[in-house]
Amino acid sequence: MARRSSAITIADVAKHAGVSPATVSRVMNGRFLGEPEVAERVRASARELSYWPNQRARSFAMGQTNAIAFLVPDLANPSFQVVLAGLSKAAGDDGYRVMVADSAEAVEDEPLLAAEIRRRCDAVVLCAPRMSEAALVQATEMLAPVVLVHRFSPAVSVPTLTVDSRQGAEGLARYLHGLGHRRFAYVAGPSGVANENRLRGLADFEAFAPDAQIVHVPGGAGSEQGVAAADEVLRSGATAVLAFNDLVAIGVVHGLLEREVPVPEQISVTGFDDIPFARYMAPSLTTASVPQDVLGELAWNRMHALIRGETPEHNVIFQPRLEVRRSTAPPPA
Amino acid sequence: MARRSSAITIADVAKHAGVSPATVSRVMNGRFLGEPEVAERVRASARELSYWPNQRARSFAMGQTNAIAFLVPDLANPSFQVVLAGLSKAAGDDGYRVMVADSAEAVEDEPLLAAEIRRRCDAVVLCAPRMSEAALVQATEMLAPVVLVHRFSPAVSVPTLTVDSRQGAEGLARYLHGLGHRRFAYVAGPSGVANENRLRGLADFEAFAPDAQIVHVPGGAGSEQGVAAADEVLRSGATAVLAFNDLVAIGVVHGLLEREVPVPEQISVTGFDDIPFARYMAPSLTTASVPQDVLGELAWNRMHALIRGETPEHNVIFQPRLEVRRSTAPPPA
DNA sequence: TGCCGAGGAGAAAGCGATTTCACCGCTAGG
DNA sequence: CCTAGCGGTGAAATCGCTTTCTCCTCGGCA
Repeated sequence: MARRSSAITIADVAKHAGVSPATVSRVMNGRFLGEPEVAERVRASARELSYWPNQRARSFAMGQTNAIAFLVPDLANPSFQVVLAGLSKAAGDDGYRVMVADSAEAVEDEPLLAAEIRRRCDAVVLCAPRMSEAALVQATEMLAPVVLVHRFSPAVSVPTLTVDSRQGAEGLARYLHGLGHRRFAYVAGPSGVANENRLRGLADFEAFAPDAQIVHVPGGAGSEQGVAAADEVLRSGATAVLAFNDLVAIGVVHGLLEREVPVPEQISVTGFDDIPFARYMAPSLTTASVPQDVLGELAWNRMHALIRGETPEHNVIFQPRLEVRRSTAPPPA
Repeated sequence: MARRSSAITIADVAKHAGVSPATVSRVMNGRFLGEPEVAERVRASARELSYWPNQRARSFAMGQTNAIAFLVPDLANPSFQVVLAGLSKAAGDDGYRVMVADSAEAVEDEPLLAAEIRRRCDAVVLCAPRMSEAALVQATEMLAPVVLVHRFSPAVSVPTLTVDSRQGAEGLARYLHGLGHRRFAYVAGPSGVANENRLRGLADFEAFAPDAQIVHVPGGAGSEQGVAAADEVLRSGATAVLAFNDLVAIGVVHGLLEREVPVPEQISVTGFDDIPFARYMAPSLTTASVPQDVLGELAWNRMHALIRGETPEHNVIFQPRLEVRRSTAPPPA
């Protein structure tokens, strides 16, 4: 029977070059140690027949795909996108590709989704800031090798890249306090470790500055929620707003300006993350800067070590850098 | 000899359930037509042994991976990210995953990169706005099935999703002309079809409005270049700026505001794309709105049809919608 | 009762690489 | 001169699943 597919196989090349498939395989993978002349003949045949090894067959035979998965709650979120860009670039330099999966914020589906995509790849970079501890423990076991991004848990022992949101939030608050602000509004994010850590940072700050008051305003993770929070921010009487992240901050600023409340003259606003737009909006946004692309890159470093069977370096906790821009100023007299 | 890998295979399940591997395969894939009781027994065994089919083996046996590639010049560009999000979501709903590759604007590497990633996937969505015609023709032949995004070429006959930049640019210019502007600056993008089409649109506009003058200012694709163009924009004496895209527009606005030139009172600025931030910046950006997520979704529709061997619907050319916001106003008196 | 057709299930042949192991010829050492 | 060792090469097993093809059984009809 004729071959099902019409593609050139290693056997065709072997026949054409007058060698065995084993030799072709060795030449194609740079593991050939014999006569250079033989290798050249094989390469010539491959070129002539435009032979490209079938990746599916290779993956099968070698038991690995040279691809990793990247699972995020929301691919539309710029900070995850930057992580993805860094990850993809770093992995690409080592011949690995990144397959993406977006859980669309459906936290309960994440373990299944992760398991599914893991079966197609050699490993997974898990960005699951809101997954429950229990699910996380189970997931990291099933999914190994795993690298965790934007999520830390003492219960798991996989490489972890996180941001010290606690310190970041505290730093932002202290900075505002230093400008003279005493009444703050915190526009919260969705429940999860990120939000909790910011709250811890604010608690640290309150301990440090007993004269400060922080009003908590419900928010979310996107700019729409920031806009929606503007009214309550105004009602709070705060002179400084700490937003969950840059997206929310952008929404808050937008909402305030729409209501003709000047920023920062009347109310100062800070974000978190330092997404690319933060510096370009008007007023440019004071924020806690996190190098998300580096985070993606380091995630790959850790992953690559794991895949090679090495023990990767320690977890890293990024210290956000206070990036002072124009959205903050002393409170109105 | 003991099995190399310790994972449960279809044979284990077959033995456990007292049936043949063929039956297990049929049950797992919903192609089993025999006794429901047998199917249930197989499912029970699979559950008990926590059996998951080896995807590499499946891909190999079936000759397909259920994954598609998405090649972009720059994963950090928000408009591509939105396309990716839409594509990934739509494909995911049909059980397909998206593998990303970023050419990092290295146009000459794109054909090779595309070929490499194509071998790992069943198809590729190619976003190559700057690839040469010749390379494009060759690439689309080698890569089939292919869907082209943000790139049209009469020389290829693959499904294509594009934006009518020409009409979009003309619409923006006419709108500004209607506001009373007569002297325009166009901050150009990187050479490529996108830029060329905007130029055509501006030429259409000039034919329509002979009293208008357009000064061309070199730019780029990112906000930095927009900022950098601000001085030359000022020097041009233009009262209205058409920027290559939103990113550039954001940079231009930022640059102008930094130089204390009020937007839109002194100079109006427009973008192109309507990225999520356009509505939140201050002033909010007047732009030609393109539903990039829908574009990604439709790209998947076309691709899915292609994969199933159907003939997909016609190419679509999105007509950008003029989105009037606050960055534009009549010229100063 | 006998035969035929249909349908359920298994045996086995791929899929296309990698990789182990065996073989062969040559060289060097006893 | 014989043999042990080694480098170069090929034969063949292997990876785990899908799918075809065959076989067997059972029911219906003459």
